[in-house]
Amino acid sequence: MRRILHLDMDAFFAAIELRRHPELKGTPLVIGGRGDPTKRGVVSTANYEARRFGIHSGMPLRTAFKLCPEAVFLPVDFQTYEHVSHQIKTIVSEFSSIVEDAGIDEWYLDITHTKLTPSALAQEIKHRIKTATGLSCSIGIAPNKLLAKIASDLQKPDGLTQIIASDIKERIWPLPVRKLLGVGPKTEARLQELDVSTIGDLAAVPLEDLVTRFGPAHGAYLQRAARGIDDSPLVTHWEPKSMGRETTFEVDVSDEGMLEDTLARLARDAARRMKQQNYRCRRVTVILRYADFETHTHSLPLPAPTDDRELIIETALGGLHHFPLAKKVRLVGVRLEDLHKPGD
DNA sequence: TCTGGGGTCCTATAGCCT
DNA sequence: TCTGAGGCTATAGGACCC
Repeated sequence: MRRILHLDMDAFFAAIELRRHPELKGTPLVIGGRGDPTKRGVVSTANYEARRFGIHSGMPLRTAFKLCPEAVFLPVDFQTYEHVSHQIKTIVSEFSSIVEDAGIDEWYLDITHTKLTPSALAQEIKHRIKTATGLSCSIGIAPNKLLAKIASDLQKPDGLTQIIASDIKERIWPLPVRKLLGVGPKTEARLQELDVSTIGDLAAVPLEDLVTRFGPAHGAYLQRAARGIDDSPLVTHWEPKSMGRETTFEVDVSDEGMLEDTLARLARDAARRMKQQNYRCRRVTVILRYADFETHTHSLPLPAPTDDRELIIETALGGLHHFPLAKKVRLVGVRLEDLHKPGD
């Protein structure tokens, strides 16, 4: 039986901002966009004081402002968060050689072969992170990634929860299906139509019904997940498959020149980043989101892998002309796909 | 009236080939 | 030569994650 630890930082962005603005402790704090709640953007992280007003990640900043005008709004400072993230990764890597990054503020550790008991180990990791960074985290320990992730969410902030196979019935099945990794709002709604609202409800649905409804792969996944079965390995190394840049306009745009200029800038930026990391792409995809939120993509293959900025920009602009521009545009973006390192 | 930006993965469909 | 089944690939869209 494996033993997997999932570590999730508590209100990560907000906690880092509180470190450099300690005078804000105790006041509602919202991190998102450019930090201006009168402009377009969404909440990345809200601290627990702000969450009390109903503010949560993904919510438009303007809505958050209406819910709590006295909250402090700060822009996202990715560079700093990434730096702290690296520090924490270094610390947790001392406790296991098998570590998977699961986003900027989450990690999975395989602790099957460590000597300490799981909870002693978890306490030690929490202590080390707290001492080095001043930040707290919540940890879940279970026989697999799926359950470890659910466990880390059961008690937070600063939680520590261990789940063993025989706990599934009592502690996992009463939870809403939404707690399962891979079940978002759409799947949740479709399961509701089957009268399924808890993970236990889902575990009782015959496989055929799930396969009919969600297809063979997703259907089988849902049933296994509901039963706490997951043998997915930790992914300790991965190569990017695409790199992109996109931007939402402050005001929807109909001027074609403006779209071209913006797309050219985004393509230049994406190409620069890609080249920096020593990749070449074989496909350029242009993304357009219209004012009504309808989103379309158009992708163009390149004759050979390239990191040629001018060629990438030209290709993107060519792709832009595929789109009808009868409706105003709120977002334009570009992704460089099918990445290769030279010589592979 | 509102819905970011960075990604990954899966599925449906169309076109082509055998 | 025609027709159909089935497989493969490229593309677009959708769902999901942090």
